[in-house]
Amino acid sequence: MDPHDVTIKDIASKVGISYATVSRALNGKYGVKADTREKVLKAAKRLGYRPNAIARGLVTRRTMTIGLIVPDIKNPFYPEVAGGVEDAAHEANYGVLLCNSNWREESERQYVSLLLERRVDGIIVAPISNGAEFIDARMRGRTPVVYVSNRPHRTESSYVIIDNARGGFLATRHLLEAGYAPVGFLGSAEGSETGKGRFNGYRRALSRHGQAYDARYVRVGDMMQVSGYRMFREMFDAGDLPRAVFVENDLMALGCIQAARECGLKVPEDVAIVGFDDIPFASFPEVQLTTVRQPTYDMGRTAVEILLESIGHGKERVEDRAKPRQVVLKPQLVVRRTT
Amino acid sequence: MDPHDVTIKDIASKVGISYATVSRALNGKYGVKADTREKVLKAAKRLGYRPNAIARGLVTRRTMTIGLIVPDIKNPFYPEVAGGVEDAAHEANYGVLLCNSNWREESERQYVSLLLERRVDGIIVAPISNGAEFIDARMRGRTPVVYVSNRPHRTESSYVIIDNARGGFLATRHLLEAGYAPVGFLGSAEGSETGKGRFNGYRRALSRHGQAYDARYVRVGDMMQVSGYRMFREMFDAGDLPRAVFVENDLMALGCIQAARECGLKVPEDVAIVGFDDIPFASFPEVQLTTVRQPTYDMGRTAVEILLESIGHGKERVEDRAKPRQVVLKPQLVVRRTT
DNA sequence: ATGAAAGCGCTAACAA
DNA sequence: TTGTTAGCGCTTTCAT
Repeated sequence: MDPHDVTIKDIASKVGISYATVSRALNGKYGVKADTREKVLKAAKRLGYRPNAIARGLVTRRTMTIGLIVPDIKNPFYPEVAGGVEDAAHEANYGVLLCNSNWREESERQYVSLLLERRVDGIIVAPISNGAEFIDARMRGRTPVVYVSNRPHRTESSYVIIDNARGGFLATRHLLEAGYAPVGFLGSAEGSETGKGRFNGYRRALSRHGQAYDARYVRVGDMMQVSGYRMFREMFDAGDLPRAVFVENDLMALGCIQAARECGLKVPEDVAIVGFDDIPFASFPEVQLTTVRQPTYDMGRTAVEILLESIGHGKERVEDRAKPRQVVLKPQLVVRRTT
Repeated sequence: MDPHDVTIKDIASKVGISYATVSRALNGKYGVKADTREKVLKAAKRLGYRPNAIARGLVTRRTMTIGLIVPDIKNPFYPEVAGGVEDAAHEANYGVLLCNSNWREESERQYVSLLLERRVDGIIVAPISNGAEFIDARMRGRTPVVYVSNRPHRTESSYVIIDNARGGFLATRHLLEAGYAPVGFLGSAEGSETGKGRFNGYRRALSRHGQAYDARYVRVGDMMQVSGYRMFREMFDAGDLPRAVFVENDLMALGCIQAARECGLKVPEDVAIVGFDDIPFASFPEVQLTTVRQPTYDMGRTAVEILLESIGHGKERVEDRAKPRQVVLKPQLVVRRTT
């Protein structure tokens, strides 16, 4: 018989007991004779029994699965976060449903629905932008969310992020103190708190150092490598290239390095560059990108911890569950050779 | 009322009809008065109804979800494959459950169980090694599998891989023809077909060019960057460093470049390096790694196509479903500046 | 066009 | 210690 079709009823009739007892035996519940349990276990094994998580989820209302939505699995930053999430979830016996929204709000929305329909026990999302506020609305009540790395502008939900303004400040100040000026900013198009925060830090550092803000030195892209490349070239071609650029993420910074090279510019001799994230590749010898480090793996782990708290095993009523926790971690400047 | 608790029964009583009709209306089935359908849809929306995929899956025996197991989400090769899988799955209205086994066979096994218990409609797996043969055994019958990028030694299941021996041959021949000799091989420890294939290609090229095989120039690691770094240093420290190395994947090749640099060696002047995969960073200007390209994204897409064929909507009996398809794609040598 | 009812595989009272 | 039974939310005959 096909293993998929083996149910506890088959085991029950095989052993000659009721299927309720089989269920108990399989789940290690009290009140089953050791002898019976053994017989059940043996029969289950022989028949190739495989519990049906679907059926179980229907009655227990718990699926032991959490969803994780990231905007770009190809950006090494997110696999790093995902690693933390997976490890922590695994330790707690949860499976992880990883979804990649590809920077499309539409996809993000669809994935939220998908996960909700699959009745995951909770969702961790690295949201694209403020559009994500709709997530909060949908969650009202049952399924806990925790945002990671980015968050909607106003939210009552839990989140684990870093102090982006601080990060932007550190990066820009470093550039300025090293004597690079003017300093430009290459970020993502509107919306994301992440971008806003880093931009604000940038502006604050500027004014602290008596530097005028100049819109010519600011461009927006889409967080992908080619975008960094294009923005840089655009500036260069327009004759607006500043002495240094602070770039919203490492991937775009890498794009800038690429562009700089093609423009015949040396880094940092002609143009200094600092990124954000500290993806593994940033420390590669031939790259040595100065950047702002985020504690990626730990952010993932922490997000899971908080999520599990809010799932609160067995706490039916919302009031009984843990209050949202909002964690803001410290970014860290890592100076290497592009500045 | 909490949106999660709204069921078709609630809609039914709201509209004043039976819940069977609600189900029909919601699923766009025939035999529902347009007027009724409209009322149902409106009520569903107002109540914030959200179908319970768990319950539906229990009766339909289809979850519209496929599982994808990869060995290392941090290796940019796999997100690339995952991208193809996700896009194709999405287009067919399937969700993807992405799992990362972290190069641990134990995890791989657990994830297979997890996915099977969740009753995914099919599984795509980039297996770690031959241990994966157990997957075949479990699949006997119901849940279709397709292997991608690597496969168990003998399998009846579908797979989408490249001709690894050919890839290894191309890489090594290129090195030899460029006058680099002796050529070493840095691979992964036993087991994987991928490694064996590439190694065989390496040996074939060696003998074609009248080069003796020398075990001193061959090392095994674990497919991660540090591993490449260590193997290289080890060879160097032991005085066994060949004139060139063919490395089983780009990540380890990157590790080699790192090590070479630390050993005061210039690439390719002192030691030439060729990798495998052509991950995005390989083409970065400061890296320019010569490598063997795999059609990652397309492999992912193709795997989904094949999987969906074998899932074969509505074909209950195994015999009615598509036969396994085994696809072997061509690798492509990309010559850059490390050779 | 709609309703009634069975049942998917399982857990969890409640009985015995 | 074990059995009986009632659902979980939904789809799908089979009636009407």
